[in-house]
Amino acid sequence: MARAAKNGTTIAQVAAAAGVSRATVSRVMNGRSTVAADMAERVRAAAADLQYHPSTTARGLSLGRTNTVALVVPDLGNPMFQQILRGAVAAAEPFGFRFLVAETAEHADAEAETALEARLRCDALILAAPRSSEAALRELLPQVTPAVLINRDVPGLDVPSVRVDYGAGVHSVVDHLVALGHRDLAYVAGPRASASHALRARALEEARERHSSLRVTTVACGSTVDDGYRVADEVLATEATGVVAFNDLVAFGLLARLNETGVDVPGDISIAGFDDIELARYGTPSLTTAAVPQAELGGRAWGLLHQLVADQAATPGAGRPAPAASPLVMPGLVVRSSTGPVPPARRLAVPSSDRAGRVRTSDPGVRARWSATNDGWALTTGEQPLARYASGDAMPAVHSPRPHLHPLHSLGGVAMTQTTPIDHRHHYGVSMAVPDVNGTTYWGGRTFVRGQGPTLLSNQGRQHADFTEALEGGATLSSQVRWTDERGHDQVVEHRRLTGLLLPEVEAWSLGWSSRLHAQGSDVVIGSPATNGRPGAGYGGLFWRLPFADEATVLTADGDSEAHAHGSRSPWIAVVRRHGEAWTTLLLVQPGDVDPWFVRVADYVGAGPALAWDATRRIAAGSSLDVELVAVVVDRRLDTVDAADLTEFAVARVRAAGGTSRLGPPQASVCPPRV
Amino acid sequence: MARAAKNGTTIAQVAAAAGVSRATVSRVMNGRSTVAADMAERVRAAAADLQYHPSTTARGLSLGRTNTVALVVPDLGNPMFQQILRGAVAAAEPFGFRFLVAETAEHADAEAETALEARLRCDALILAAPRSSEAALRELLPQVTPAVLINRDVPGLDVPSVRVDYGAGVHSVVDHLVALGHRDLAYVAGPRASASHALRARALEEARERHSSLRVTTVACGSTVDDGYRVADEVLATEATGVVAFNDLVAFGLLARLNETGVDVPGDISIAGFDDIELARYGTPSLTTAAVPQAELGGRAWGLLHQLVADQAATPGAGRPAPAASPLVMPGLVVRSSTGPVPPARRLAVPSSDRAGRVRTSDPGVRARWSATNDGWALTTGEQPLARYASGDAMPAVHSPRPHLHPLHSLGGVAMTQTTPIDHRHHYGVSMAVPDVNGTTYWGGRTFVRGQGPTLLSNQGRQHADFTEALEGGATLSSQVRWTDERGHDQVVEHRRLTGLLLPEVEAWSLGWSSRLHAQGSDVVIGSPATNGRPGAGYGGLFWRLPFADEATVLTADGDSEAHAHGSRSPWIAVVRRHGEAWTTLLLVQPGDVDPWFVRVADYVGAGPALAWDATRRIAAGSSLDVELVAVVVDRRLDTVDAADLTEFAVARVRAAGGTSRLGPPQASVCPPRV
DNA sequence: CTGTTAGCGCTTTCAA
DNA sequence: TTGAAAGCGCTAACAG
Repeated sequence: MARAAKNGTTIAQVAAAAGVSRATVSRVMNGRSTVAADMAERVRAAAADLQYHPSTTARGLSLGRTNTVALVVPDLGNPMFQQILRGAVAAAEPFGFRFLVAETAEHADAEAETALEARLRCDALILAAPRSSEAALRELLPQVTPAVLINRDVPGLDVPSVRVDYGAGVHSVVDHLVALGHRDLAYVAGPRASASHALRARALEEARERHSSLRVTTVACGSTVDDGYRVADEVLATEATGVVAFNDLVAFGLLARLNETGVDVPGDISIAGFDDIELARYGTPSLTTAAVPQAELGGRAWGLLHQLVADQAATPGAGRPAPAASPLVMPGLVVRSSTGPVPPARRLAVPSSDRAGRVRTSDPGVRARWSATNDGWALTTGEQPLARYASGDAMPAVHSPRPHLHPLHSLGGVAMTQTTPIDHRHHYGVSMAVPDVNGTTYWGGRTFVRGQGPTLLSNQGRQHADFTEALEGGATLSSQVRWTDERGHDQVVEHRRLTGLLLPEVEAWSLGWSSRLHAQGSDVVIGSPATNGRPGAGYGGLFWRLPFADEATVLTADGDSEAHAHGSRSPWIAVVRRHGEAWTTLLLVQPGDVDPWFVRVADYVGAGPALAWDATRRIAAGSSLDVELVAVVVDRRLDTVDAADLTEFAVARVRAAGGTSRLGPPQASVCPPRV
Repeated sequence: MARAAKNGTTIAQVAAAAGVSRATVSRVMNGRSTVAADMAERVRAAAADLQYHPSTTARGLSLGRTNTVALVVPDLGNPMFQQILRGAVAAAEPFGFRFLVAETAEHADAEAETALEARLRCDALILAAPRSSEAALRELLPQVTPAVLINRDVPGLDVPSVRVDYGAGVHSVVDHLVALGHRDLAYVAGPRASASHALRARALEEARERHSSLRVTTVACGSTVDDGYRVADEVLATEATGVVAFNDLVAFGLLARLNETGVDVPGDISIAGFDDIELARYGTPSLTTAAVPQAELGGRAWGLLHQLVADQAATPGAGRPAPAASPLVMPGLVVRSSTGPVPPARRLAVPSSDRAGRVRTSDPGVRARWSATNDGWALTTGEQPLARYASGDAMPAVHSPRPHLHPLHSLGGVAMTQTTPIDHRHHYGVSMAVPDVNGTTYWGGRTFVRGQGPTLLSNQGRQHADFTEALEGGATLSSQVRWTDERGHDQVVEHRRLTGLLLPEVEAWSLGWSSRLHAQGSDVVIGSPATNGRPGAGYGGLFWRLPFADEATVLTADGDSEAHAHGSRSPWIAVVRRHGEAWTTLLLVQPGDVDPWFVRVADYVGAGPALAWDATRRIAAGSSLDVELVAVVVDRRLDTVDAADLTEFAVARVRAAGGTSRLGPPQASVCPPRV
């Protein structure tokens, strides 16, 4: 006779205590309604009293089912399977089913054995066996029914399966990359034996056939972060501009290495992953990926299994239940920041027809005008957007939130501004950025402070666009901007006017920016890193950040080159840029007193007049400082003579249009307040 | 009677088929040796024939144990618990035990119920219940023995537990940060109710008491990546320079946000996590963390449980087994790249006694000499290291691997070089870095190529230090450096001499660098971004990258400031830097023909003579080009006059010491080859 | 060494 | 509506 002195209370004890039969106790415990109320109550009391808990094992034996299902996965360390487990556990929970987990881990050959063993303890099995051979599965599966496969399909056997359409995922990723101009791709491959790797590889083969110009190089890799990290150099060596990684882990490994080595993703190379693991959103940069709803996969597997178990219970012994329909799960492409346009150097020539449809500035009656949009103001001419004026409220505090113009385009549609670029994340299109106003920075990022060096964190101010309105039929945007320091105290109130003007005579458009900075309660002293100990770093004031181009030069009245321009007091500077065959020029003019220009074209492209080039600038309490700039954007290459000519013309036109007129004729920088 | 027509073969069938009793079959199946060999064989055959698999349920019922243990965790999505599961599953596998998982998920209140239910299906329970109240646990635990707790301790009950010494972990992290100079810390807190959060909070309290000058601000957060991402701005607002994150996930969220906003980790702020999840190594930057061996935690829990189960089986019904010893698990600090010295701006004054113990250069007989080390060559004087010369073989290909000097220190111990800084990862101390040699780059990173713009990937060359030897008793290091292009073809063979020399008279030391670049098979044309369309970007040649300082200026014979120095042909330039109260100067001299200086102190600090400032430079096949530089490192502030004086003195001394003598007196840059 | 048999604790049929 | 009892499939004590 069996001994097993389990410690639990048995049904017999409860029956005895309640003075009823074991069957009655059983009925009560299972909620059968056929028991007299008082008796049921007695039973329940006894059970509670004795802390009776029915033995699941005995029930299982008697019932022939355990309400447990097994999940067999190759590797519990893989987030993919973790998610599947999570999804399955959550889905099964409401039905009172528990999960038994088994890992085949290293023993790929023992996969079948493990599955079999696990299945024996349970009512059913969910099996993820990416590396088992089809033959092995074909032998195993009949022994473990009911079972559901994950990401495998064994033709002929009607074992339901939950499968991801990796092919479709690959196609969506490839199409995305192709749309961004990529023609040279690398596939960073999963484990050789992996079935889902095979699916991806095949899809890439198809994609290559669909896109005639596509080149795809395969780099053998694996499925872990480590693998991705290790093959990064090899991936770079393929000279691909776009990478399809086997999964997000591999993509993360790649990213880690590329970040370490300073490769710009996606500037130099675009990376896309697979799966959309939780951390994908939080990569640096955030990862574009074909999202596989992994937890849902687990949930679906449970769903199929549950149906199977139910069917079987309903028609015991009867022929096989109708195989559950198992539609493929479609991965959804999630575009984040790790993919971007193919680098200019690798871009193919764009047919000139793409440049069609632009507004002819010579059309009579066409004007540029400001209008409100959901998220700011837009300067448009006809249908064509020229610039957007954003409040900057959404900027992170460390970037010194401020209103700015971005994007801003030439009439030919070329981007003339850049925002939060990798090299200086706190550059935002065109803005009034000043690194030191009584110790507060309106520049963002680290600032050079005397006696402290480059400093972050402490002193970011904020410019609030208190109210903004379009004047003169939209020709001018008037904005009151309040500058508050890190404690929220007002420092400066600025009256700003932005005038957009078409210059059909010269096939250009022009922006007038005029600001009056009014010192509130107390004196305002404007400084710069240069005035704080780092000569040459005299930046601060109106600052215009441009995107990189194939080539960039700067012209001034004093001479050409960055070295000449930087610090010069030329009335104008021209940043001339080439993009493939096309050219644009940004002409910046200081119509009034000329402050030294801060100019960079070597490390990045940006320029603006410096308020505190080598000395601080004081605005006495109650008085104000005027800043004026006229910019002209032209879709051609200007030379020194052109630029000088255009300068005069543009200033006159902008002034006539009211762009700088409010401030009257050129005057001393510091002037008495006017209400 | 029960019906349950289970589909499996029963022991009775096997017994019948084999013509033996059920007991015999049982014996055979359980490997009892007391069965006659032939009979056993018959049984096995019958079993195999009938595909007989013993019912685990029935065995379980009979044996009173199921060889299954339950693991109850709050959240299967948490990598921590995933690892614990993994560890436990792996540890239990050899014993034939399987794991049943249950998640308490949202229902924190149903934690007890879930645990109880799960326990009923198993022999034992591992419980992770970080948020259950102690009272609840006290009531639950006696009902679920044998059980093991994870990261909880219920005094009075002798339930074994596996616990991490989070306190010790916090202390090691804090000590690490304090050693780096941090005094302002932020603790990014875990979930309020979490027990392990409480432990960390208490330890931080203690740490604050241990370190009198320490300030710790707590930022309420949570335990997920999302939580970390969300509180990043708040963390910055605390102005802490060091952050202790509740766990690695939170740290990752922080990192993601800080990277997005361009905050330099660890330059601006140091971040440390907890746990050492797999991805910690692969963060950007890689994460410093108090490593908790999570999988091992699971393994240990299994170990304790196993012991308990065994004990119980051994002495059934006997009094409680001796509670298993459960030593705390110590987290090990893993220092990676997310923590670093406190930013200079926030550094406290260093007592001047720290500067003691330096070599007195006026000591007679003290010389600087080169000697081989495990990983290159070192220039030392007495005990003091002055510079290391590394082969660069380990550099990533995209950085154009090349030999370089780093670190290099002043006699006062101030760092004068920087390697792979965030802004330009391909800067490596002092090296011969040339962005365009017949189209190949020896500069690293993206390069500006005519007609292509800034380009990565395609054309990285490599400089091999073929052989290196110390000459003249160690005064000079002679190195033959072979430049090979991206296809591995030789382009240039360089003979390089590095001479280290103490200048006791002026309390300085000096480095002579002389290179003869010999064009191999064909003409060699050296270009730069400037000659490729980006005027001003004339860099390339000997390049010296310095770390940032509190203040930096550059002096030349032509005038002071970056604008004057950049492009100047002054025979010397001096980079003068302040660090707190101390100053250093790096004086660079071109003793021969003077090439224009490429100088940056505003965006970063770096300088060197430019080989192709505004025109390409050709070395005819078979001829060579000489490059010479003398550097003087002084621990004080030099002015223009000092610098000019020192220039002559140092050049004479270095020349006398053989540093540039091999090349003879100043000569034309391009000269006939000498063998 | 082998067979017989009494349970393990529960459910469900069947008879009352 | 309730109780008695026959299993569910296996193990182990015990007899032979």
